[in-house]
Amino acid sequence: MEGQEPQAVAAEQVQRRPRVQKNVTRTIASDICADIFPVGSYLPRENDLCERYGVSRTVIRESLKILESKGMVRGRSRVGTVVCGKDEWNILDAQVLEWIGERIFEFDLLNCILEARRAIEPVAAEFAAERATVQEIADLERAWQAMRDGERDVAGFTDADVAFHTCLLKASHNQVFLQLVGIIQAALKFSLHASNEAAERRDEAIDIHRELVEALRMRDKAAARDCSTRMLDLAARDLATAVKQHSPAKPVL
Amino acid sequence: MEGQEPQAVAAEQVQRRPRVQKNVTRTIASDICADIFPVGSYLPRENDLCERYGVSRTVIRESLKILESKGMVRGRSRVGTVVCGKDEWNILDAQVLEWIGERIFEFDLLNCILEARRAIEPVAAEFAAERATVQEIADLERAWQAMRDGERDVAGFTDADVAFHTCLLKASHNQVFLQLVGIIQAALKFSLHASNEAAERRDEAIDIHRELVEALRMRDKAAARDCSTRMLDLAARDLATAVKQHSPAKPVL
DNA sequence: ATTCCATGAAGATCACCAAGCTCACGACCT
DNA sequence: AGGTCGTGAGCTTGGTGATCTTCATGGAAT
Repeated sequence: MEGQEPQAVAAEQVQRRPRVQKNVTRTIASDICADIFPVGSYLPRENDLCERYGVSRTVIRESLKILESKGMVRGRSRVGTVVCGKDEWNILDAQVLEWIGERIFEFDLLNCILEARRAIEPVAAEFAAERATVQEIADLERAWQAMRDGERDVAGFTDADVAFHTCLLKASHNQVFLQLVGIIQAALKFSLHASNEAAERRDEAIDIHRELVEALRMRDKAAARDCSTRMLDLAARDLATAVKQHSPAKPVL
Repeated sequence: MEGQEPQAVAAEQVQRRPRVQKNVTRTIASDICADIFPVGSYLPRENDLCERYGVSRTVIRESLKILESKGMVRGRSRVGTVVCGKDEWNILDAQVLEWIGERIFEFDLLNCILEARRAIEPVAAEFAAERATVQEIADLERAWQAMRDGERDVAGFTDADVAFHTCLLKASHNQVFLQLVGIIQAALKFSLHASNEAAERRDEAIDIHRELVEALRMRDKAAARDCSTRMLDLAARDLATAVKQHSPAKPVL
């Protein structure tokens, strides 16, 4: 069925907006992540990049500026643009994480993220227990319901889980914690979908999430912290299976 | 037709060198932080910004792209560029923190940073106790020596303190923790210089830092965590005095 | 070995076209 | 008659391409 809307333009449903800029930036970033432009090497001249991606030099330059602002490349005046080491990248930036995508497994990042979550989320849960508004607790409840209802849909479950943890960080009323939602999203996205077969774990996770909501309602800091910790124990198990599945051949440093 | 005479517009002192781009970006960012372009408002058209800052539209556009990539503004196609809410800014980005500068006191950020540091740094210290290389411990020792020797110079002391904590996060061998060096730098920069009068506190801080180095040498996780916690207690006191000094009139949200 | 210069690539500007969001104006329907 | 809705003009950003300027760099000349 070809949707023929009378007034609108016809046969143009793919790219309503010519998002050339975003596309080019993402493409270059992906190419860098894919080691097409290896760390430490200079990438082609701007004019060559124009041809390679079929866009004007302005677009290329703006893309490079964006990548540079995220620490992925460093423009050296009249010399070229060099790819920075991965330890210089702003890996807390949501866009960077998006560009890395599945290659996050090659970054040894998920373990670091889990460690960071263990340090942060229990504390955030404590803060949430004493600071969350009733509205925020209601939002958490809704996110939990979405997790429970979307139990069979992996993507929906992950989204709901991300929403839950985002709400939790919001409820901690700490701007720094809130900024870390990006890495948590990445961690959940790439840890969860591997453990979709273990349904009983999901049930367990759902129970713990509900317990956390209850703890926040009771303003019970200790219980909230405990729930968060147990949540992360589950996440650790999921991560272990995900890593095992995703890297059949372990590349050595 | 406007001849690019050397004097040009005197609105700003940015008008020379190939550093035009960085200067313009920083200037716009500062103007946003200074509420010259309030949150939620549209900033002037790109052509007007060209005149205001005395540069071409290309430079303006690249600057806006950078600011957009850091969540400070959002470009709406063919409509304008709107300033995002401060909670959307990538406040973990070192550049953003630099642009905010002293106005960090108006962001209610320092308290959040301290809370985050309390969650993270003790854990990072534990990791460092079991993961730090001898080289990294030596770097920490040198940073500590710089703190001790630069005792009288406030700027030097702060720099050394920042270097110390940076080394500590590096020694934790956790990429996520390492990314947080930016906020710690900001916190130290704007908390310490206010308490320079309290010399005895600095002595105390220097002692604790040395103790931490010793704990790492002994691979004593508990001691390392304890040192880090006490360090943050001192930081909390410094922050309290800094805030008191720096905000005579408390601005409400 | 030092100095100088040709080279080439990024930095920056300008002029222009494309496309779509706004808004006001006018026609049409109730 | 009045309100709603289509429509088009105009404005603003998105994108292109040509052009000029500025210097890092490396090789040639001294």
